[in-house]
Amino acid sequence: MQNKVKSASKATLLRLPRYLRYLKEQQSNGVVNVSSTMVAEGLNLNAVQVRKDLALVSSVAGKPKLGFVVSELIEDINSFLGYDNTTDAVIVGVGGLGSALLGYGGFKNYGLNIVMAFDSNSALIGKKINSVTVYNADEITEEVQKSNVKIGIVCVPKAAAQDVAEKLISGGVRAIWNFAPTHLNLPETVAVKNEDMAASLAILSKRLEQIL
Amino acid sequence: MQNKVKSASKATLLRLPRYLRYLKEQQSNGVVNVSSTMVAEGLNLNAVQVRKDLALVSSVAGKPKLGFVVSELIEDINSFLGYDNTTDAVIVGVGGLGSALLGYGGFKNYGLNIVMAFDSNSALIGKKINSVTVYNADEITEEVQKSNVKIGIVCVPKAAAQDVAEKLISGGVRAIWNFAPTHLNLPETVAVKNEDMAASLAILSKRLEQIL
DNA sequence: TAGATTGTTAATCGATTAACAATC
DNA sequence: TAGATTGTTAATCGATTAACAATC
Repeated sequence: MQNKVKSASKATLLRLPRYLRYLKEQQSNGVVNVSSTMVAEGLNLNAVQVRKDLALVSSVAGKPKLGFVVSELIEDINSFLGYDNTTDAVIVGVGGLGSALLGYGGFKNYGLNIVMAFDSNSALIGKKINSVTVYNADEITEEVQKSNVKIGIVCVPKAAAQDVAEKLISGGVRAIWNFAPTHLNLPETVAVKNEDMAASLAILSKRLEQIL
Repeated sequence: MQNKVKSASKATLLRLPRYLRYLKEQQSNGVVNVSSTMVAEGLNLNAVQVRKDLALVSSVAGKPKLGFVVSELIEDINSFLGYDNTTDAVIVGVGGLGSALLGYGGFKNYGLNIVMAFDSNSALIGKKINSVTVYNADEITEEVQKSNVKIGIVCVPKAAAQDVAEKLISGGVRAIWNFAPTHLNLPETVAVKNEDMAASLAILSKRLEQIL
């Protein structure tokens, strides 16, 4: 009975942000209580699945007949996902996608705070984008080390991605969010999430094929 | 035995683009044959899994002792994923993310050809971004209908996403790639792929938590 | 021929769903 | 009390992995 820290499956982790959005929507409509049935119907999921997911993250048991308190649930999911305490991150590559991510203010809501940017283009170095300063990509390792940042977002072209990731890791980064269209080969001790647009598109176009 | 059309699981569909990248890399190194063992090792997957996936898409059976012919396999995956014949798409919302996607030339490699853009910002309407003209968002339905496009990419703010998606569908779009941070409520007859950054980030930060 | 590698059948694993007793 | 809703135990489903005979 050591392991009191509940661990969510990847599938559950993918659903939690959806619950959060749904609950916030309900809250803004003045709804105070929700049942797992309601959530399941609202999101087209199975009610038992929802109940299991919520049981995992909820600090308070749901009450028969009443269900869960929306505000409590929101707080619990926020805390479970770590959205309530911000983590600093750096971004490497301030081209189209990189600057779009920098410009997107919404990451704050997910507990992500981008504190620094890097690029190899000298025209960009020293500039500020959305009040984040762009540093020279040569300085990744030392700057990351100085600021003790643990998350790196990679938005460089394919060819540079592996190198950039390694520099980030040398500086102490332990989690990499990779938007470059390539899979990175990194030590097991580093968490990597590949944002694979090709794979996404593959799924979409297969579904389209089935439909047409 | 009706169903000769092989259908890949979602998990397989996610792996296929990775095989493709790996194979192209091998090809550029002059490698002519690959075994499923090689691929599995290169991508950190199970060899049987790779063999099953490849069997699904390959037009030619692998040969014992030899394995598969790299060039054939590349062609087969390309064709299976529909990367070899381009599909037209429109993009709605040419803000940070939208214009980044427009600026990214790489979609051509995945058979996606963005032919038209829409925005509600009058300062953008009529302009060209990466040689794609921006139209008034009011004209989505009619323009989409005229051009007979089947894929719509949604890059508008959360609040506008549902409305935009419905307009696209009215115009005949059958697949929606949604980058807005909200889940869309759409008819079953439309394929939707949500690019849920919040969910991605959730997975990454949970893994980071486990590591630290 | 010998052995690497294939494709397939069976076992395992994990996640989803169904059934149901407990309870506010 | 009656019934909606909970949490849990058992059954189902699908995907991954292991075992192995077939073969170039």
